[in-house]
Amino acid sequence: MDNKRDQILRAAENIIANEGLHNLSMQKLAKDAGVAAGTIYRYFTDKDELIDELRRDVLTQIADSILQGSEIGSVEQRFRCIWFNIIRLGETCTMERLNFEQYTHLPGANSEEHRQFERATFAPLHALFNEAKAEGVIVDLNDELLFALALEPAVGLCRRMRRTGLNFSMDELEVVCDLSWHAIKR
Amino acid sequence: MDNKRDQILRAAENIIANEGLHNLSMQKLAKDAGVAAGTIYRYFTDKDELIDELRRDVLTQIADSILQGSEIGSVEQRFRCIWFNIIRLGETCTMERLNFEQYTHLPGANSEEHRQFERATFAPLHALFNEAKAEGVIVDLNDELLFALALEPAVGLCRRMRRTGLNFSMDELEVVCDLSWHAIKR
DNA sequence: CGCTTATGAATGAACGTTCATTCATTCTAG
DNA sequence: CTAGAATGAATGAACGTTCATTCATAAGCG
Repeated sequence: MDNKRDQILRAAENIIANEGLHNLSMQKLAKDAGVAAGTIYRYFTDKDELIDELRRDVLTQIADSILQGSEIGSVEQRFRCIWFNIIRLGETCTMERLNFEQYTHLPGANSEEHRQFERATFAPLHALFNEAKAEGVIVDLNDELLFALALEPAVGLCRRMRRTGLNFSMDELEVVCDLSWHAIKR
Repeated sequence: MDNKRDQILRAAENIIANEGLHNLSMQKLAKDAGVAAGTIYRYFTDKDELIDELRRDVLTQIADSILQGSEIGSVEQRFRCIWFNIIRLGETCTMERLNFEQYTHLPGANSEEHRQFERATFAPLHALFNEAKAEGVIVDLNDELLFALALEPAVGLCRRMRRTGLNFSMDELEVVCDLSWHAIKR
């Protein structure tokens, strides 16, 4: 019965998304997950480890969603796919799932160990940037700067959509995606 | 003695910046601020209101820092000033002050009431965008999209500098600022 | 097959601690 | 002397965690 563990993780994700980390108590979590308080400790050694596992779990979900479908086409097509995947994270934001910014504020998300896990999870993105640089399609800057220039706008809009609940029109988004791409295009 | 109130806010900011919101207890806060636990309740009705006040206080600090010196020069010069002010927030990030991303995750930061306060606080930035659009210097998009395209890269780099502790060279930053500006330049 | 025994997942009451908040008391400035 | 500011011990609720107990299922055996 490994789905107990998953029930617990999903319930924890839900509570943090809706009420914040400071409202995640083990008894509430147990109640929401439909298990007894003690059961949680069969699957996680303590609250810290549970949050640790949740962090990894959520990052994997987010990365899958962002990289989905970005394996085919020209580098520009693949870039646009990722750009709109990020936007989609803001549009389809439910109250049941943690989003990227909430995730980055889980304790431990800034540890060297976790950043390494992050780098590995987003390896396909780095591969795309390297390919594009090798082809001479985009400017030769390091990946952090490229991400900041071209994808951070999408992240920012995603964040704003979630915060304000306001959506942007497809036309507007197309324009911004275009300008984002041209910002790093050689 | 209104500096008692400020002592308390500064100590709260410090604790949240260093140990996170979930480690902010009223007794620890009292000890760190150098007052008795009961004294806090002379200045704030309860913990929620204290965090409310802290949120406003920190936003004002951040806005002052970001807008500092951006009143003079051409729209491009003023834009560059703001862009590097944001970067400076990442570089001079101390452990004693809350940064922008930590601030956005204080409970209540997404309330309609607070977003209105935010808009008012950043009014000079909206004025700058409007002036630039009126002059025809930048593309005619709404402020959210302009911010996402041109300033979100700076915010992203600021965030990364704080998370990883890594700084970028002035040359690199100049290049990225330039490309950010050109992304919205007509 | 039926009966007994062993297993370990699941439980939730109970534990000691820490929490936010209160208030009778003490201090202090005018 | 007095009024308001400051105190910090006291309070009960809520916290993370533990553990004796329960119970459905599996294993062992004649």
